[in-house]
Amino acid sequence: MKEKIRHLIQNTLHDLNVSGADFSVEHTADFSHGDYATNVALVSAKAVKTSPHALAEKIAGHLETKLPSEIEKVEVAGAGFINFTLSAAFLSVALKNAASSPNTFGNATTHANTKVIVEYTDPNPFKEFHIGHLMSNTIGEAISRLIASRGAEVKRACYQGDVGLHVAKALYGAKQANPKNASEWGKAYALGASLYEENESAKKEIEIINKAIYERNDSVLNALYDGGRKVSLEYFETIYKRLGTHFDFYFFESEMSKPGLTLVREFLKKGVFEESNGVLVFKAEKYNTKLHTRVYITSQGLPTYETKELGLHFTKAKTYPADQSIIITANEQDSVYAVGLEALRHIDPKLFEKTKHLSHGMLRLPTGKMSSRTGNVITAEWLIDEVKGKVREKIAERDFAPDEKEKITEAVAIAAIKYSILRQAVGGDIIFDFEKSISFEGDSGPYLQYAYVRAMSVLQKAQTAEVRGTDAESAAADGNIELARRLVRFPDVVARAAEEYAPHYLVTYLTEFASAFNNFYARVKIIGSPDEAALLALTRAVSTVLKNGLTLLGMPVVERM
RNA sequence: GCCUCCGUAGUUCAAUGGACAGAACACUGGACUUCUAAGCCAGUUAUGUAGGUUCGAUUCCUACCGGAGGCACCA
Repeated sequence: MKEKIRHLIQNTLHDLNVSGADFSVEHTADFSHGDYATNVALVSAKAVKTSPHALAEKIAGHLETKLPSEIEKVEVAGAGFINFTLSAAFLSVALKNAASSPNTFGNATTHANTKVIVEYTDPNPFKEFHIGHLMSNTIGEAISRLIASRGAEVKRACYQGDVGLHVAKALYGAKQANPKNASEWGKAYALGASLYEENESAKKEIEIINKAIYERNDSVLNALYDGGRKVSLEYFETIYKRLGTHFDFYFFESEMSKPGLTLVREFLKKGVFEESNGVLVFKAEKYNTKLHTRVYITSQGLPTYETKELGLHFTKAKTYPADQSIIITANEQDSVYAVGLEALRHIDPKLFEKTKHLSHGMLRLPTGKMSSRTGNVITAEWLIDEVKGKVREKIAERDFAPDEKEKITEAVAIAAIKYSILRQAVGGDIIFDFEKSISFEGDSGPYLQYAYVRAMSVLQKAQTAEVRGTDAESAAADGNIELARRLVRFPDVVARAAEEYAPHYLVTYLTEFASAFNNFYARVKIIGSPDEAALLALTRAVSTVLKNGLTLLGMPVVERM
């Protein structure tokens, strides 16, 4: 709808012979200003040498002569805004769509026939799956779903560091602690990491182990390594299942050395990389003064993270030739990616154009940075279970069967956690305070789930909840119902959230929408009302928006709670 | 030192260069006792400082103050 209005204005500008500056078409903040507003007169007035208000009147006058059926009226307001009010006919069609095509309302086909690969989470085997990974996973999953809702084919990828110094530290610790499960491996890592700092001989042995891992020439070590890797990976799968996520491709750091090294050597000859102080480097500052030099092959001849990442770009492209490759990491890696992508630009410009790095903020504890090295770490599993405990207290007196109770408890806990991550713009840090960060009231995941539960409760109680076209029409005709006007914005909001990789737009919208529904629910008795059929149609449409919205964000939906 | 990001109510977050800067938590008061009260209604409180650009700046530019991250062989 937003695009339709934009085109309408563009045509009008053309007819009036007004040069079109960059204008916006946006949802109004207040429904008394209609449904959409444009600032076109404000931005163009100067070029035409008239007052904004006069130009607005002129444009609006022209628009009125050829209004499509979706628009009820056009008005000039304020300093020169032109406001558009949607017609009951349009609202009725949209409500009918939402009520009768629950699985597709909000989707679009703007990106049909495009292939997208999204890399996120990237936990390291042998180490904990901590709340930072939880953050990356939550954001990555929401973005993946949003992109898929545009009609694109989305594949999810996870890149895991199964070699490197951190693994050597874990193995060194494991030799002493003999870990059996993922959590004990996490402790073995912490032990190895602290001995590496404190003890010279431990440090030396860890470095020997590190080399042996690359060469795989020690059968005892190999057995320990293979066992630990398997335990970690299986453990990660149990977490993905709980979070409602999955991966189509797993890439391992151990497999990226070879393709990475080949590329670096090839492009050393072509002058992209160069030798400096006994190491091979890429001097990114030669192309962009804000970037810096990074090492690709160490003095020992080992590939660094940067080299493996380069190998990863090409391995992904080979595995799944995507039109767009998105990588989601924490923002502490911003400069690494800026340099790495600059190198890619000189190696394969086409692949560079397709690749996009997005970063999210850090989850920090009120006490400072979370570190798995010192053991000052909160694991994802601990957090989920802790939150579940609180949900369990709330649900204790409810009369649900034990297994349904358990299912609801898990779903509410996951939604509460995911909401706390997705509610704010991607990129900012989250100061993680357990008591304050996870909420069940007000702006929260459970608030959204609860609104859906209420809608479902009404629909189930109603004798018939089948939606007829005439019901949607009468629901839309009730001018007092701001809820319907809010509801039809859903597709625009999803589109924007997907285009800008910004799930929080959808979160904000859903929260306001749920609030509008709760207000309606408290004010209007639906069942038994003279308008019952129309109100049920509206409620049905509301349930669609809440369900689809939650699902797009990767939050579980429950029918009762 | 250099580079990047960020400073909005007591707190945690929104706001596409636009129309009175929105929520929630907390605090105070209220309604119903009717489809689930994890709910609804009402109230108090905010753009770090100083300039600039603009018809209009929380948003763009400059400086300063404050915070976070990064800056050659960790990832």
